Amino acid sequence: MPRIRRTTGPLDHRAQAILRAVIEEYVATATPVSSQALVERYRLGVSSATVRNVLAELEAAGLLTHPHTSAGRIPTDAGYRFYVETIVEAMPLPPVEELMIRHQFGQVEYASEQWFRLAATTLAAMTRAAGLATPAKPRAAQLRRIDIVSIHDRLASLIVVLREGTIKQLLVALPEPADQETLGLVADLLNATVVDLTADQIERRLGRFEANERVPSLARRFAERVVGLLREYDAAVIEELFSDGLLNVMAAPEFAESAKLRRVFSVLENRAYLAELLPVVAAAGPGHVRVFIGRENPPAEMADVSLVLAPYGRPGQAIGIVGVLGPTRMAYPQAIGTVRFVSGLMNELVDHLYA
Amino acid sequence: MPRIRRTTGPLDHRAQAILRAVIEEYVATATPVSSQALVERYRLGVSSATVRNVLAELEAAGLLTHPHTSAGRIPTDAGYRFYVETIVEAMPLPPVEELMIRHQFGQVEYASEQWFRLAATTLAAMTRAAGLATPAKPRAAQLRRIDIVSIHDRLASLIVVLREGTIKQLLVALPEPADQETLGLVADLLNATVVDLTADQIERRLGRFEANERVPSLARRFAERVVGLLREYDAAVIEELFSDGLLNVMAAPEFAESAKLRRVFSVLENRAYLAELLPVVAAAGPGHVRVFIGRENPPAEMADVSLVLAPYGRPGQAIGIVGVLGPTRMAYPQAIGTVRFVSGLMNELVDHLYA
DNA sequence: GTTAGCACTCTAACCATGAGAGTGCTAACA
DNA sequence: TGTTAGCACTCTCATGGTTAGAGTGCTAAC
Repeated sequence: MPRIRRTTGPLDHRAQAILRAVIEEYVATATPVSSQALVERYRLGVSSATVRNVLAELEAAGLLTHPHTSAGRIPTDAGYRFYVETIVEAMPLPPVEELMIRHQFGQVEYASEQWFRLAATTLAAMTRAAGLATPAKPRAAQLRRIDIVSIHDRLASLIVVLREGTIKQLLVALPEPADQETLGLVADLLNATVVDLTADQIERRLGRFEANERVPSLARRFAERVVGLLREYDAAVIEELFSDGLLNVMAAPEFAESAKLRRVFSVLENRAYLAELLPVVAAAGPGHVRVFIGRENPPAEMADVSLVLAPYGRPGQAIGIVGVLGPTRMAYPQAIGTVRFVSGLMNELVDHLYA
Repeated sequence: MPRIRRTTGPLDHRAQAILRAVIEEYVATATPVSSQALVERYRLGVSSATVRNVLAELEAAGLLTHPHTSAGRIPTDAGYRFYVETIVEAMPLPPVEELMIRHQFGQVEYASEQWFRLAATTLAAMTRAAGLATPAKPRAAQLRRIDIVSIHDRLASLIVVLREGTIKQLLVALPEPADQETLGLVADLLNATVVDLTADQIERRLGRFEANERVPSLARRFAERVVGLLREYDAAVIEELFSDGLLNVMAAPEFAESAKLRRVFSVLENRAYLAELLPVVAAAGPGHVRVFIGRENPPAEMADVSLVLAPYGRPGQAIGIVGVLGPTRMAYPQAIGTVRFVSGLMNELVDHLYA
């Protein structure tokens, strides 16, 4: 009688090979994997009966399950976890692909918003899952420059440029008519006073403004708007989330009933969970890919999906996230390799900005 | 034997009342409507047998169908069309709702991008379908002002403000190091030369630049980028599409199998169809709501959904679209009323910009 | 420790059945 | 001539029984 050799501790080489085979077969076919199928398609060198014994061990160890008696095995979340951590390495992108992606990033002509879109699109295309990307957001926004453009005599556009080149814009109604020249003077005054400061620092200067009667009220009005803008920017953990390839996820057979799909989308729509994950992922440091598998994600809505995420940017200064979202039945080595490459690429771009 | 009274021409009052009842019942319940259910829930003043005769007529006229013999009736696309055009009026929003929405728009402090988001969100919330909004885009962008901000000595952020306050940004690598002061001079030079022009007009001036040796090469470089930006902006029919409430659509029972859902999303993702629709909707003029029902939409992917769209903006100057996308089984009077109101609101906002 | 063989279990597909829903038609009625 | 009660008819849907097949777990032999 075959004995369960261990329930904890490392599995022997053969058990790992079989677990790997089950997972890769299941990822490819989306149907439970039988012992028969394994001996047919993988060079395991043993009979299906032996494979069955090993499968029983893996199941006892919690790495596989059964939908029912006469079905093959499917991996559990723990199975995928073991697979990702112990069995396989990230699979680097083929050099041709890397070159192609670099080329595409070169094409977008430094329009920074486009980078995030392209990152999401690239991740989606390479992994056949959904690609995600957030801009690298500094902890506390630093003002680089403001500009005020007259729209008409009662309305002006306030443009705020942050240190890394991010732009925020606001329309400001003018209490009394003012032409472009006046507005230009206000902008010059503010640029001379508040540039390179954070919201808090600007507010402190504003105190001095109050005392100084020579500063026109218009400047004060604009300065207040600038502070408001910066504060709002600072408050959002994830300022924006670019995603692409949600259609890929919709195509997965595990999401044939749209109810499951809806739950996943609802998590993405409110973003709270991603915001929660950001510090966790950021803590790992640039280039380090984190994988969150199925029920490892606390929100029940994410029970059927996995996230493969990596931070990019400058620790302490500005951090963003790129990654993919797909069914737990995901080609992890490829996903991890792709996310690693793209996060590296985004790192280079950020370095370029801060150089 | 009940005779089919007519296959074309207006239906009599009773037939219209019954068609209306069928549609409203079906919109509410999403299940085929039986003659029994109609006499129970609507004061038709006739028996179910009479209703059945009328239902048969309506079916012969192509306004209703049968999924199968022993099922109730469901409206056809033509049925909805007749309902929308002849039977019902748009249902205006309750004044309380209007007030609430106006209040929300007041809250967003004139950050124009937020308006489109809010428009989409409002439409989604009021109609329980997906809300759509595109910015009002002028036919040919007119430059209002440019600004150049140094990021570091080899990199600058080029900011282009268009006539209506729209902002475009691009990072420009500098051939040789330049400080903010130099960049400011370049910006001043360009602002003095090319402001209030379109891409074509700027290009003509550029010709003169070439001849004039005193214009520094840096200015020429930036001017070229500005032209490129404007051209790109002009080329896109729909520059951006804001949507919200896609989850509402996913929740509809007709999209229980995610395959249908996927087809719809794929149309939204590539936007080609919406771009095609834009001139059609715009032709109707501001305030005029257009309805596209199911298979009236040429793309096969849209067979199960309807679009309720209205243009806003200034004809000839800048046109955008707002609207909703939902299952053909949609509460059209409410949707049309809501879209009409929101497009009116967006009109006011645009007027404010161009005042 | 491995494997052939086999009994066992469970699913999925198929079919037949019956209840119920809703129609279309007929014939009677106002 | 339009309306309605009544009823036969049709089709779906749920139920249950049967069967083939897939895949396992176990046993006994190697």
